[in-house]
This record gives sequence, C-alpha cells and structure tokens, in this order.
Amino acid sequence: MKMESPLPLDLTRAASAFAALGSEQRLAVLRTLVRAGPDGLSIGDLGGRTGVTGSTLTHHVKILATAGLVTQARHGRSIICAAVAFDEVQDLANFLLTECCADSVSPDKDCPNG
Amino acid sequence: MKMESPLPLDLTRAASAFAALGSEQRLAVLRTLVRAGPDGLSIGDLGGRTGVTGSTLTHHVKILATAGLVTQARHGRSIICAAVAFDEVQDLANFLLTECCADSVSPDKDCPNG
DNA sequence: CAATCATTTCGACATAATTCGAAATAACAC
DNA sequence: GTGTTATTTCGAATTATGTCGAAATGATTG
Repeated sequence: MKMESPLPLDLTRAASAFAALGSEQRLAVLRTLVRAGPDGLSIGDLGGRTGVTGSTLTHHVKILATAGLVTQARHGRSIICAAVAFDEVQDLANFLLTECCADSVSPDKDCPNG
Repeated sequence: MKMESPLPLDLTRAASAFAALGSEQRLAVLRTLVRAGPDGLSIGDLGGRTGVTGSTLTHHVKILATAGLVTQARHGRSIICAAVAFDEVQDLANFLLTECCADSVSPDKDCPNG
C-alpha cells in the first residue's frame, strides 16, 4: 500500500478527510481504533467489534488511511490498523478556524483571533 | 426554517456533521463564513465570493445549518448566514477523541487520557 | 507443497449526493 | 396593485458512495 506523506492541508485534502469521518460506519471504526490506542487492531478484530464485514471494512479503512487518520501495517498474517487521529483532527479544526474573522470588522467574542 | 436545538452528539449526528464538512464546496462556504465573522453574509454575497450558484448554495447551506454549523436569519429580503463552527468543531473533535485509549493497556504518549 | 487463515480485489447492484436551470415564493419600493 | 431583487423549490441528469459475496492474493504452519 502506498503511504502518503503528510502533505499540508489544502481545501481538497481537508474536505476528503472530513468526508472520511462523515460516515457512521467509518466514524464507528475510527472511534474503535481510538479506544484501542496505539497498539491498534487487526481488520478481523475491527470487524468483530463493529459488525462490519471484511470487504466493506477494507474499503472504509482504506479511505481512513488515505485521509491520514489511520495507519496500516502488516503483522504476521494480519493487518494492524491504528488511529493517528489526534494531530490530524487538530489540524482539521485549525484549517477550518484559523482565519476566523479575518474579513470582519466586529470579531466574535469567541474568535480565537480576538 | 425549523431551528434544531443543540442535541447531544451521538454517532449519527457527529457523522452527519463531519459529512457536512466533507465537500469542497461546503467547506469553502463555511470557511468564507468563518472569515466573515459573526456578522455573516447573505446567500448572494456567499455566491459571489465562492462562485457557487444560487440553488446549489441554498442546498449546501441547508446541510450546514442542519449540522449546526451555520445559522440563517432573514434580514430584509436577504438571508444572512453566519458560522457557529467554533464550539461545534470542538465538540466534534471531542466526540472522536474523548474515549481515547479506553481499551488500551499501553496508552499513547499523546493520548489526552494519559 | 498443501492446507488454512486474513485480507483484498472484483463485479454488481442499490442508494444517495451533486449540480443545474427554470419556475415559484417572499420581501420590499413605488 | 406592478416591478425588482433575493432566495427556494422542483425536476432531472449525472456522478459518487455503500454494500455484499465470491473469487483471488498473501502469509503461516505442518
């Protein structure tokens, strides 16, 4: 599998990362991986815990991996998936909010930019 | 327009909020509104700044509003849209990350739960 | 090498999302 | 009222996504 280097977030990449989170099954999968912590889970275990069948899970995990939210590594005959969501989610939040009120004359009281 | 009260985030709501962010056009629209700050922009201005046509914009803004990321209010003959993304994005990040490592024996160094 | 277990690819189908233009609605000015 | 501007609804076409099972690939054990 091709491993993407963590390119800077542009609109296209940010949107597809959000889209990766925008499916109940994928969000459930990712949360299961977040719960599992850095040791991760195999595809099979993930299927067991989420009730998602094999080929569908492969499909969803690939989307999460492309979005940079999950890593995959072969370990024996299993593929171990692990969430790398922490920084990524922070980056996504920043992408959305950093330029807050840049065009405004009356900034929001909650605006991080004053 | 029916105004949704801010229900607690469950999997379904979180996924549809992420999905709302998961389109380039909608993400561009929301960022434009974030830049515009609390005064917001009319649908027409939004269209002007993003290049999205009227009926499509109506469609996208409705999705953002349903996700709780944008408010709409009539002002004269315009509809003023404003981002309310700050808390919402924080909630979404929390939804994803709060139970981090709950199932793990070797928590991540970056894990917010130690 | 044969058997087995884990995952992926493939092909197919159903459902949902995106996008547009034209017509409809809503608010205002006169 | 008529006319003007702003937005929404509608209908339709295109494209994308989600889902599955069966067959194919890869890794390990004996």
